[in-house]
Amino acid sequence: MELPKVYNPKEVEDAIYRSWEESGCFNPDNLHVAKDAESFTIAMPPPNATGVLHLGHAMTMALEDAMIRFARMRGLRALWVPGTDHAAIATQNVVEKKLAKEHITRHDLGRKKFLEKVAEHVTESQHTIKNQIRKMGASCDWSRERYTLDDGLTRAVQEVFVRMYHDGLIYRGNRIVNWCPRCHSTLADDEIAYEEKPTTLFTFRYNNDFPIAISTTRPETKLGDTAVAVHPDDTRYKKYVGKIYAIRFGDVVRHVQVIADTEVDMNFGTGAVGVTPAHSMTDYALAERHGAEVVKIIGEDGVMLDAAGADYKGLPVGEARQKFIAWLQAEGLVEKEEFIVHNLSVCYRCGTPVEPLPSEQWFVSVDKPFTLQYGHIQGIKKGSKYSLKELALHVVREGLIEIIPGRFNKTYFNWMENLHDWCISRQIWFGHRIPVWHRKDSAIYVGVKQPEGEGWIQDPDTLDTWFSSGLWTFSTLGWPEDTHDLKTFHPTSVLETGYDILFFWIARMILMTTYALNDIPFKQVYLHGLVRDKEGRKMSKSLGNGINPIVMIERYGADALRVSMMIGNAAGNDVRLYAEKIEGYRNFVNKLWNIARYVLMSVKEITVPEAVPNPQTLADRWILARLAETATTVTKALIRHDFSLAGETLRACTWNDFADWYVEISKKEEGKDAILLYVLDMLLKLWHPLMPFVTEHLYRLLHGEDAQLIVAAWPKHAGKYDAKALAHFGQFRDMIQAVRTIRAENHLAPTVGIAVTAVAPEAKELGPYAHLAAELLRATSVALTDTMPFVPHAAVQHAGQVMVLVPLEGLVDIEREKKRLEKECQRTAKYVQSVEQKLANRAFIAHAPVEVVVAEKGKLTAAQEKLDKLSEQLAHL
RNA sequence: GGGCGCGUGGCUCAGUUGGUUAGAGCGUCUCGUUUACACCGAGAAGGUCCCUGGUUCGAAUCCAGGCGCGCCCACCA
Repeated sequence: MELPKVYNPKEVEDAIYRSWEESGCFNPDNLHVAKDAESFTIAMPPPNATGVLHLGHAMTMALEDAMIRFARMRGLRALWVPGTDHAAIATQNVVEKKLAKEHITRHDLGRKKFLEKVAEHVTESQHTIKNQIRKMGASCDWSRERYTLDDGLTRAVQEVFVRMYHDGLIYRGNRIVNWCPRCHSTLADDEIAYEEKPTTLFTFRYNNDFPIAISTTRPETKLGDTAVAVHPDDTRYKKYVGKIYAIRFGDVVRHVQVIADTEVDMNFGTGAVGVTPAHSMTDYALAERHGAEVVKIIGEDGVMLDAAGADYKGLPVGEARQKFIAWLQAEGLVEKEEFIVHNLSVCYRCGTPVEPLPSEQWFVSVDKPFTLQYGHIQGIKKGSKYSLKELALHVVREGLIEIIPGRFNKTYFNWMENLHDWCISRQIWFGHRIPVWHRKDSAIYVGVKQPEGEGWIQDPDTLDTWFSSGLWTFSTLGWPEDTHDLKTFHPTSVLETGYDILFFWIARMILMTTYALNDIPFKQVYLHGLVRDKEGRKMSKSLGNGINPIVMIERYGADALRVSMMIGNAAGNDVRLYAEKIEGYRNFVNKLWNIARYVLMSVKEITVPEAVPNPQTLADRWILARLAETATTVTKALIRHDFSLAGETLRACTWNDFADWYVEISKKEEGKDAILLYVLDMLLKLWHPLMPFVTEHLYRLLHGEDAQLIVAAWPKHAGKYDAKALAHFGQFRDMIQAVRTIRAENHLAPTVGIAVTAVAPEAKELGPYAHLAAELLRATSVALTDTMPFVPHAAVQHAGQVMVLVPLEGLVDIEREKKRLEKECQRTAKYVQSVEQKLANRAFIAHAPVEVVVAEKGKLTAAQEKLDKLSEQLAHL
């Protein structure tokens, strides 16, 4: 068979993916699985419909595809549901930006037209991300692909909303919310990001009669102050507590009362807080406790309202601030101006400073108990009452959901325990419209369909995007219908994603699923880390250090990219990725290619044995034993989602054992066709979940065009475990390596003939392979013995339990060799001594387990023997 | 302020419940054109496992404290 020297992934990957997709094997309904086969389900974290594949996605795809392929090969009913997320605010922003270039705002178009534009944009770009997912080799079931905004999912969203409303879990409230003046919408608590910004802290009095000075970084909000809070124990201000002062700001008069609250820090600033109930979360809480008035002075577009007074109304907050400061200064009210670094809250989507303000919004209550209709959660009875928070804590605390790595449990509990009611209404147009209708008489109707009768107007707001993605594991399977898929594939097996969306998404899914189904959404959560650059920095557009996965696939192939993200790091840890790393795995892929190339070219007939072939020689028994060991380790590792260990184990077996030793020996020993083919075939299977493309390609070269590795059975009994073969071959290998060391250290060209004497415990077993050793070493002779011989003027080298002697009279520097040997003797003697000491320690003998003591004794004997041999040889030199 | 993680050869990282003379890949050095592969082969060098103390027969591994780095949450008016 003629094959190119270098594997070119670009030439084969797309065709292979197409063949998989066309075969229908991504759909579990088409798999030949046992009737009672367990299901293995993953709901793919839906990328933004308008996004492009970045390394975070690539990581997700690599890991989840490995899980799914492994499950599929093991005969499970493997389903991976793909889809995309409408990503409400993010997508609306993109389209608005696009329109802005044509100087159009969404208001110019109107809601309907604008949404059509968004839909167009989504349809166009969905294509991109879906094809990029294919490039990664993701074997997800495209026939079940969903979009958070499609009809089925919209139905699920409405259903959950309506049920929650009737259970009293969704309510409308006028509360202070995080408002993004640019997005023109509320934001959930966790949609706020913080940025360190230098700013000026002003200390001033409202007027010259007011006895207390206050500090602020946002002077303009002080126009809305209705109280000043001090600590109850603060002797400076005690006398003022309870008093009310009338403060005049231009044409408005504010009544400011002095209140005492333990939340106030006496040591910060003046120890007094100007309370702005309408525009600060903490102030709002203070005002609520003490009954202070809430005066909203900043509007939704970041402009001062009438309540701010004639001097300020209509001004953007920035200008109002300048004007107010100027006024304070003119009045001589400013006592201090200092520069401080301040944590500014900004919108996580657009970076605009967040403006807290009071607003009428929809909330999900996380603390209100509701009655469970089903009893699917272990330990929770049907008909009992629990709050969302209690359920979400229960399922993780009781281990019904296992989070990997476990340390994230704590993070989860900490967040969940402190969770406040969730503001779910958004004032943007793109998203799921809230299923609520209002009438002029302020009647409210909550339902999936518009109510009968005149005058009903649907609530203009849409839902937080996480409301719909919170339903993802079951809405994609057909809920609220009681579908076959839902029964077969839910709860899902593993939810795999980056730890950065533990709160955003995972916690929401747990909340929503325990509510809607009274069940868990998934049994395990596997969290991967962030992908960083070579220096450990986050990849970002501004730093320009981002790596485009598609470019990497073009350059090195999808297999190399996948493996470079999975090997060499543990779950939950950030991973550094850079071209050289991927290149290293590209080299490995090429190595595998060339191993196969050699096997295919050298074998008489390409027929892969179905059963383990009969071994003829020590090398045969050894490689089959190594294969058996490897298969066991890899299987166990993959069950634990330890892809790193699986990959490293396979790499060692493939490269260091199979290629470096067995394939080399096959050039010297006859009759290895069956085993070469067998081992190669098994390795392809074991590698397949991690490197699907090259393995599938090679598998077809072995088994014919129509073969499909993707649905091949996972190796259960690969090779025969044979401890003796492993031990004997180990000595054989040590012997060879020891001689090679002598050759290299003495700069002996391969053409220089040498006579080798090897002392090995298993010399008898190795005897028949002396000839093979001689060939591998290009030695004139190899003599094996288990007793110390006398070899004059020999270089000595030890490896494991084997000692090798090569007489090099005239070739080797005897004095140098002597010194080296002396050093080696000393080192060994020191070691012998340390083990002796350990064994002489009564406490050690008494406390250590028997196996450990036995092992130590074994080490001592071996080291002593080595020392004896070395000293003897040294004497002969 | 609360929580989490990390600190192992030049670099990137493994190291399961404490017991190996501490591992891998890359890089470095030496040698190599033996008909799979130079995206290769053979060999070598290179480590006070951050520091201090403790528990233990025994600690890279467990505990306490310290130093350095990173992340998350809350947030100062």
